[in-house]
Parts: sequence; structure tokens; C-alpha cells
Amino acid sequence: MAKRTGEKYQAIIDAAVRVIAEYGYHHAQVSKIAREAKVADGTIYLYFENKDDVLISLFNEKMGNFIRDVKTTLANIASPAEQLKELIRLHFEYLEKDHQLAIVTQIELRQSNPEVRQQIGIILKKYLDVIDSVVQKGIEEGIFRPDIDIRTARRMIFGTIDETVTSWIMKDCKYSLMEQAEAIHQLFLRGIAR
Amino acid sequence: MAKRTGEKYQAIIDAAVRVIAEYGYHHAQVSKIAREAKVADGTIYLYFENKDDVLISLFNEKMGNFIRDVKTTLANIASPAEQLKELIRLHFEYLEKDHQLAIVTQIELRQSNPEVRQQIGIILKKYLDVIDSVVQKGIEEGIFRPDIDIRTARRMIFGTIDETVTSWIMKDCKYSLMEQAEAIHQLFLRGIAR
Amino acid sequence: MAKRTGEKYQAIIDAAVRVIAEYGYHHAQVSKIAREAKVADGTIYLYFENKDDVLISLFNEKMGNFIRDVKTTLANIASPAEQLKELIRLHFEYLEKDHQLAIVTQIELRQSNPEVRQQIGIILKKYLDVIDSVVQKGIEEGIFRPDIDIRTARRMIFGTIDETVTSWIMKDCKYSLMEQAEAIHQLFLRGIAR
Amino acid sequence: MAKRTGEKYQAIIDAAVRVIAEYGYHHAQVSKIAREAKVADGTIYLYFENKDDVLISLFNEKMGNFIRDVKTTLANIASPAEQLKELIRLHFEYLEKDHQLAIVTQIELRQSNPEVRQQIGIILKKYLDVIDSVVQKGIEEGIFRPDIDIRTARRMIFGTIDETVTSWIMKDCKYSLMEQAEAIHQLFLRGIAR
DNA sequence: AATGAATGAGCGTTCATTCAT
DNA sequence: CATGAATGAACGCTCATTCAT
Repeated sequence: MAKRTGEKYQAIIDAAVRVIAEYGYHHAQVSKIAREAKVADGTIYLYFENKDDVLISLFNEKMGNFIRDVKTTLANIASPAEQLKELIRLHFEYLEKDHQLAIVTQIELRQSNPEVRQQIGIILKKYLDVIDSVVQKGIEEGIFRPDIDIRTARRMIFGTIDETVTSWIMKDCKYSLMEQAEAIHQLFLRGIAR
Repeated sequence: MAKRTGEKYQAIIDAAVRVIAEYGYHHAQVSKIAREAKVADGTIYLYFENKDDVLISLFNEKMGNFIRDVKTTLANIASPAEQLKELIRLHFEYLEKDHQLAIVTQIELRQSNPEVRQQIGIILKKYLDVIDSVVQKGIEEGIFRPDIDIRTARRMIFGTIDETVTSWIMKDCKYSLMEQAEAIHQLFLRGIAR
Repeated sequence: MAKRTGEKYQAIIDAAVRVIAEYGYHHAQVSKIAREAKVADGTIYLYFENKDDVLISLFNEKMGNFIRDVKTTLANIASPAEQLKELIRLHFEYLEKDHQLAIVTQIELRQSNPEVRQQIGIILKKYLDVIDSVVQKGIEEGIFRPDIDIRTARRMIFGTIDETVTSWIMKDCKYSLMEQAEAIHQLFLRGIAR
Repeated sequence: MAKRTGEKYQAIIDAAVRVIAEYGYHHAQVSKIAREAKVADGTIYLYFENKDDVLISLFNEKMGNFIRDVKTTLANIASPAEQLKELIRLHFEYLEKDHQLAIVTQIELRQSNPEVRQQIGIILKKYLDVIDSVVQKGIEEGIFRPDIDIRTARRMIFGTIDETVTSWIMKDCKYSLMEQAEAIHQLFLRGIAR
């Protein structure tokens, strides 16, 4: 029923990002997104089941692209420590390149209803799995300490990155996000103790 | 205009926590909170400016208590490393003792509108300052590495704790949160590298 | 939840009859009914579950009154033949006195959705039972032929009355409906054969 | 503009009957009828003015066939009483042979908008004229009572038949409709009085 | 102080119809 | 002739807030 491809599909998703970033989640009406995408309101329902589906698809498309890029890049890096650095770097790069997308995924979509949030959680899981595999590999190769709990480490890595991006947005993206990557990477590896 | 004291003030805040935890942010209507607090809808407006004010006051009351407790406890601890451990422990203890409050502050209130979120951010700032002061003290005393950026460390500490609590709730609080504290503390101090 | 009494309850039902009669079923929006009843749109939902409930309640109130009147009147008439005459007369009188109600029940409500129509059918059943009991009594007292099937007779009586009222409305209520009662009664009793 | 012939014309009408019978009037969208008829949505507008025209044409085609059959059959019957019996029998036979058509004409099309209903009324008029002519002839030949009003008798005859068919459908066509014909015929001729 | 009935602005979605191909 | 993607008007319902009592 709902075609999930085509240039209008993309146009609607991109319009949704712009509208949500500009007006905020609660003022991003379907009719506003349609107008921004230069299609009729009804056209949105030829490509998406409903409004929630637009938001979920938005996250899925953008996150899907990101995870693919991360996986491709990490595959060419042997060292888990370097993989971790690259993951942080890519995460920051991806959002720093597109402030609007950053606002939408970090701030606005988190106000969405439980159904949307649940779907987002499922999509995000794939990213967390990538983090897990980096940590796992590090332990196996003896690069990371054998006694660390993978899930605890993953939550530190994701939680820190997420909080860093959110802070950056709250400060109006005034400073460079990517420049933070190195320091965070060092913190992850060596901790704060002398 | 709005009385910020009295037993009904507390009753309404506590009712809001229960209703939001049970029904979720989007189904926590003023009338439902009023019924839970055993007052009339209109009575809420004698104690609060509006619904947003209820949510902000809720966070302010609970977070205010928490920050006070943390400050009191840390004041009696000399070592910054021990202070950090205690901060993590208290954070977890506070939310593990009150699952409903945990759900409300970690999950539900994050769906609130920009105005509420902004106020929450301001309140939260006081907690972040506490974290900053612990890190600062650690650096000054030579316990923590002198080259770490305080804000970066703070985001790691808060981001990790926050993500850990959120994961715990998403997994239905099935395991002990406080038992995670030690591992996280070690990770903060020593990092993941061997 | 929905209060089914009070002067506003009646005002809304009466406004619904007027609006539906004037604008037709498909143009009888909730906001139009509210305006006609001099209440806010939301007030309708304090007294009714939803729009369908307004329509069902309308039919239930009006039909309920009518059935009560019919039962009361028939109770004071001994002869089944006279009871039948009175039933026809009352049916015509009730609708001739209120053209708008006639239009709503005979024409407009029949365009309603399946849920409403089903409820109307259930309410109407009580009226059909009254017809049945008159026929039954006639047979038992030997006034009506013993070989007639009660359900067949009931369908003739109701079908004829209903068709007569609908024709009358379609002809813009230009002639007297009650004057038809006697002829119909004779037709029911004696048939068309010489 | 609209071609009123061709195999697609018939295919669309037949598809409309099937779709309306299966899904009900309110769920019989043009696109669903088009799919059932194996044509494109737009093709319907090459054969019909609009959706209303499909419904009216449907009724016109089916009712036209029926009236032609009735007239042909009655022309070969001398007795008005026998003509009446045959008319009832044919009416029942026609609808009992095609349950879907019965559902559409008796139940679903009555939910249509005023414009469609008006056109249906005009088409139906031809059938009512046939009933009138039977009654007229009966009176003229002295078989029926001279004092009966033709229109009253017609409404009784049509109203009863119509109500009988509707009841039959509402009871899921569980019993034989044609078996009712004889009893109804007797009721018309002799009435219910002993 | 407390009540709770009343208010009314705001929006996602459907589907008959069109028209470029 | 035939297609089917695109159009856009129209509306029931919720719920934070008010105010007469």
C-alpha cells in the first residue's frame, strides 16, 4: 500500500526534518510537512502509513545510512581502539554535518509518542550492537581489559556520545563537535584517574 | 498567585508522579492528576500556574532533595574518587528506591514540551555543577589526570549514569541498579584499555 | 462519564433534530449541532460518548416517549381492532405533530452508519413487539383470523405505516397524515378483495 | 461523455454490487470497485459521470430488468388477484436469487446521499405504477373493493413487500422468502379480520 | 479556599475526482 | 481508450484552563 521509495518519499522525509527542526515536534503538522515537500497532504499517505510512520521512517533512513557507513568504515580498521575512535568521530561528523538532523534526532523525536519511541529504540539497537562488537573485539584481542562488562562499557560509550551531542545542540552548535572526539576517546581508554 | 506550599501542593505533585508513571506522559491529563490527588481540577490552579508548572515543580522538588542529599554526603568524603563513587551510588539508590519517580524523570518527562525541558535543564545544571566540582577537586589534588577537560568528563559521567538508568527502566527494573555502580566507577577511573 | 440527563442533554438532542432536518444527515456536523444548542463543541462530549451516541440517544428518547404513549393508550382499549386503529393514529399523530422529527427518523437517520442503524434496530424492536402483541391478542380473542402469521401481519402493519409516512414526507407533508389512518385500518382488517 | 454501454460498463456495475454487498456502502470506495472490476480508477469516469452515477445506474439496470420481467409476466395473466400474487412472487424470487443485489438495494443504497435516493425514487416510481395498475384493474373488474384508495393500497403492497424483504435480509436470508408470498397475498386480499 | 461544568482551538486522515502519459 | 499518481477539502474529538457558585 504505502510505497517506501521514490523521490517524493525522500522529499517528504527531508521536508519532515526541516519542519521539525524549525518548528519543533509539536508544531510539525502533516500539512506543514506536505507544503514544505511541495506535495498535497494526501500524497504523504501514498508513501507512508500515517504521521508516525513518517517519523519512524525518517529515523530509520538516517540511522540506517549512518550504521551502514560506520560498519563499512570499521571493517577496514584492525585495531579496536582505532575502531572506537572512528565510531565516535563518525557519529559526531554525521550530526555536525546536518544540524537539523541532529536537532530532530537528539531533541525533537524524543518528545514523540510511545509507539514511535519504541520503533526508534529497535532501530537504535542495531547501533548499540555495533558498539558491543567493538568492545567485544577489544577484549578478545587483549587490548581492552578482560574484566569490563560489555553492556556497561556500551552504555558508557553511547551515553557519553549522546550526552555530548545533546549538550552541543543545547549550546546552539556553537563549537566544533568533532574536535571533542579525541578527548572522549582518551577518556574511554584511559579513564580519568592518573 | 500560586501557593507553592501546603499539603495539597505535595499531594498534587505526588499524584502527578503516580499518574505519569502509570499512564505515561501523554495520558496524564490534569483531571486525572486532580482525581488522584483527591482535589478538584480547578484546585490545581490555586497551587500551580499551569500544567507545565506542575511538571517543573515536580522535577524541582525531587531533584532539589536529591542534590541536597548528594552535597551533604560528599561534604563528608575527602577523596574525589570516593566522592565520585558515592555520587554514582546515591544517584542509583535514589531512583532504585522509587521506580515511579525513575520512570517519570528518565522517560516520561523527556516527552514534555520545550518550555518544560528548558526549565528541567536549568534545574539539572545544579547537579552537573556538583559533578564538575568533584572532577575539579580530583584534578587539583592530582588524583585525576590534569589534562582531562572537566566538561568532557562531566558529560561522560552524567551521560553514562543517565543511559544506565534509562536502560535499567527499559528492561523493567529487573536487575539491581546499585550493583552496577562499582563497575561504572572503575570504568570512569581506569577506562577500558588494558 | 457521559451524563445522560439535564437540560443541556435535551437541548443538544433537540438541536440535533433541527440541524439534521434542516441540513441533512451528511451536513450535520457536531459544531453545527453545538451552535444550534448554544453550547460549546466540547460540551456535547460531557453528555454523550460521541456523535453516534447523540443520534442513537435522539432516536431512543423520541421513540421511547412514543412507545410509552402507545402502550399507555392501548392499555385502556379492550378491542384489538380498536387498538390497531389507535396505534396507526398515534404513529401518524406523533410524526405529523413534528415534521422535523419525521424527516430525521424516516429519511436522514437511515443514512447513518451501521453502528447507529443497529442500535436503532434494537430500539425499534420494542415497537414491533407492541404490534405483535396487538395481533396476538386479536387472534386469541377470535377477532382476527387464526391462520394469519403474526410476523407476516406485523411486517404488513409496520411496512405499510412506514411507507405511508415516508411517502408523505417525500410529498413535503402536503396532506394530512392522520386522515389516512382510517383507510389503512380498514385495509388491514378487510383486505382489498371484495 | 459517459458511455453507458460496453462490457466494462457492465463489469463496473457488477463489481459495485459485489463490493457494496461485501463491504457495505460506507466502505465501497471507487478504488475498491475499480479493482474488483479489474479497471483503473480513472476508467470508471469514462463510463460514469461520478460515483453517484454508478449507484444510480446500478439500481436503474437491475430495477429496469425487474420491471420489464414483471410487466411481461403480468401481461399474460387475466385476473388482478393472480397478477398481485405473481408480482409478490416475482419480487421475492428476483431478490432471493441474488442475495448480494438484495443487500445492496434493500440496505446499503438506502444509506446513500439525498441525490442518489431521489433518482432511485424516480426509478422506483415505474414499479409503483405497475402496482397501481394492478389495483386499478382489480377495482374496475369488481374484484377489489371499489372504495379502496389506490395509493393507500399501493403503499400497503409495496411497504409490506419491502419490509418483508428487509426483515429477511436482517435475519441473514435464513428462511425462504418465496414461501412467504402466499400468506402475504392472502393478507392483502382478505385482511386480518375474521 | 474549593469546586467542576463549561469552554473552544487545533489536526490527522480519507477518498472522489482529475489529468498527464 | 486506459491508466493510476496526485490532489485537497472537510470534520470529530481532546483537554488545559476558566469562573460562577
